[in-house]
Amino acid sequence: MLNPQRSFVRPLLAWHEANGRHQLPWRDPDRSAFDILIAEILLQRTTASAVAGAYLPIIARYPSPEAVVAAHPEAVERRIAPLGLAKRAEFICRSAERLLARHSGDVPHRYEDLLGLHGVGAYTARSVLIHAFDEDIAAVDTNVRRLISRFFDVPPDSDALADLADALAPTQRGSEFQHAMLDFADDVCTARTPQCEACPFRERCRSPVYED
DNA sequence: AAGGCGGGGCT
DNA sequence: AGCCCAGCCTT
Repeated sequence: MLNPQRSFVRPLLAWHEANGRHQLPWRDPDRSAFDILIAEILLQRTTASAVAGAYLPIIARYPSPEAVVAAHPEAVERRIAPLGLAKRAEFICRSAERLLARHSGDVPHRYEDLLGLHGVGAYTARSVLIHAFDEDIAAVDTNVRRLISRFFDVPPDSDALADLADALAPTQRGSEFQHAMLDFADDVCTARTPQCEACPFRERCRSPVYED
């Protein structure tokens, strides 16, 4: 295979600089780790545009685990409900309690500790490590799975896909790379009608999906 | 391994 | 009408 840094990572980062969704509120570099954790939970199976419309009031109300624990659980649920999957309100409440009980109110840096939070699985834990703590790894969600599966022609359900994604994450630019994959998969390498004609990597993609 | 959760946008 | 969305928990 051609050097994937040159054929995939670098062009993707360049595409992202010009076309990325840089304005999404949870990408503000001043966000706290807790704000990022909340965003990642809200983004589970939920479109970025939907979360973007609800995010700022939520973190203004619940900027810390203390604020979450002090709130009425029903009030948290009312704010989450418009996004669907309202059980996530309980996840957030339970996670906030655990942060206070076991982590001094801080978002932990250890992967295993993050997984111990209710509502935090492999994807969300990795996202926090990437965006809050600058780890140069990847988080495989439905978008990243589709993009890598298509470009490198590997089965979508293969275990090797996550390892491949990790290996692609560029030094010092893991967060940017993750955002680049998500934005590109949302805009060009889409699930239903991928914009292969407009894809800058069309000639290098191992499985182009053309419309007729 | 499979089922359920969920409102909203897009085709 | 059906498919999809920055997944995870429960059974």
